[in-house]
Amino acid sequence: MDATVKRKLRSPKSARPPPLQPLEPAHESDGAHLELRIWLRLLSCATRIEKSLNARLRKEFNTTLARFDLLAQLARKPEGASMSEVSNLLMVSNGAITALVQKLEADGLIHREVDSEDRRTFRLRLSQDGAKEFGRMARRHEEWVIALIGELSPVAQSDLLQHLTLLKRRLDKHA
Amino acid sequence: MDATVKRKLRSPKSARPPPLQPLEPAHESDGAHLELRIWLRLLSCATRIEKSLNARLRKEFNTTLARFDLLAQLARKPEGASMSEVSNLLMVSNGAITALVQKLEADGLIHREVDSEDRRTFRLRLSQDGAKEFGRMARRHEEWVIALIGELSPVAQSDLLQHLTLLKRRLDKHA
DNA sequence: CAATAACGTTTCATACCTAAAATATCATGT
DNA sequence: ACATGATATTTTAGGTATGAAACGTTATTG
Repeated sequence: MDATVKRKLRSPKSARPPPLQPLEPAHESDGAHLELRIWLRLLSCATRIEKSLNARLRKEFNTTLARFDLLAQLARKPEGASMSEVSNLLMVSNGAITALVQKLEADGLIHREVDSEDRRTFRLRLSQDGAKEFGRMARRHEEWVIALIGELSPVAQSDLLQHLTLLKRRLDKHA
Repeated sequence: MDATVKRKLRSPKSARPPPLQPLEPAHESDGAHLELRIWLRLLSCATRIEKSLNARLRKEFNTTLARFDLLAQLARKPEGASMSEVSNLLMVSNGAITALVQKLEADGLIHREVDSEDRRTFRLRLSQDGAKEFGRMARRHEEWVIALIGELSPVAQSDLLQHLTLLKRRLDKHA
């Protein structure tokens, strides 16, 4: 936003192609279509949060969100996962996983062993160190997220979650 | 989704550090804190939309969201903007703008002229070609966004916008 | 059982991001 | 004038994303 994002603001919109300045200036809150305004807000919220989390992960743990996310996926899969599984879970391309995994393995946070059944695939698992380190990071990460979003009232939170869940379902169908 | 998502799914969480497996597996919808679940949904929605828009921009216009966003900011500033202004608007670092601007200038979509008042700064403006090209992209971009988000009912949309706006305000205060 | 299709992973070229250091210009106070 | 500091941009080094091509490993099937 990528997310991050970190990362961006999105665009306004034009209704027709008029004279000199072919596009209406369109401030974030004016006549633009509702959908566009939702998208802009959604993206800027996600970007801000992502940047904030990324910066703190770097400061406190000298790591990144990408690495944290990969560890998080392995943490909930004691049986391990293949590169492709992980790349699907993280919604990034297979190629992106390779370098990430190489470094995490070099840092001793994960193990990578050839699958006994299918020699094309690797099984990735958290190492003991990896599990410990992830535990520390996860606790702080949760505190940060709660601090960022927790300012919304519980009612606003559950409304927001509902709407985002609905949106996600529609997006899934689309794809 | 940055986020590009691009980009990503975020993490679960543990409540305390128990025996063997120090972390609860935590599926996306179970006992995790509301804030965490909101963040995960928010990020995955933003990532999906961002990837979708990026892919279509590449296919139809052979460009990217980053370039489109930069053009969009210039489109609403006929008086032009400095590199720093643009980097603030897009919420990316100054360094990221340099290469982007160089390519857009090489492609003839924007002009870059030294400011007459302050020779440290450049004024960036859309060229005629740039304005035309941006107009075409913007129209398609809007259609795509409407298609992606428009499946929500108008009521759900305006609720969602309200909540995101509230969240954004809180995030602004935080920073 | 060999050709071929499908799958899992890596490699490559390209793009974008950041933070920090380097450079260049302006603005001030003495 | 001049050192000092603030501002604007570029450069550098490092991390991560993509899509496409290449490869090795299975699976299928005529």
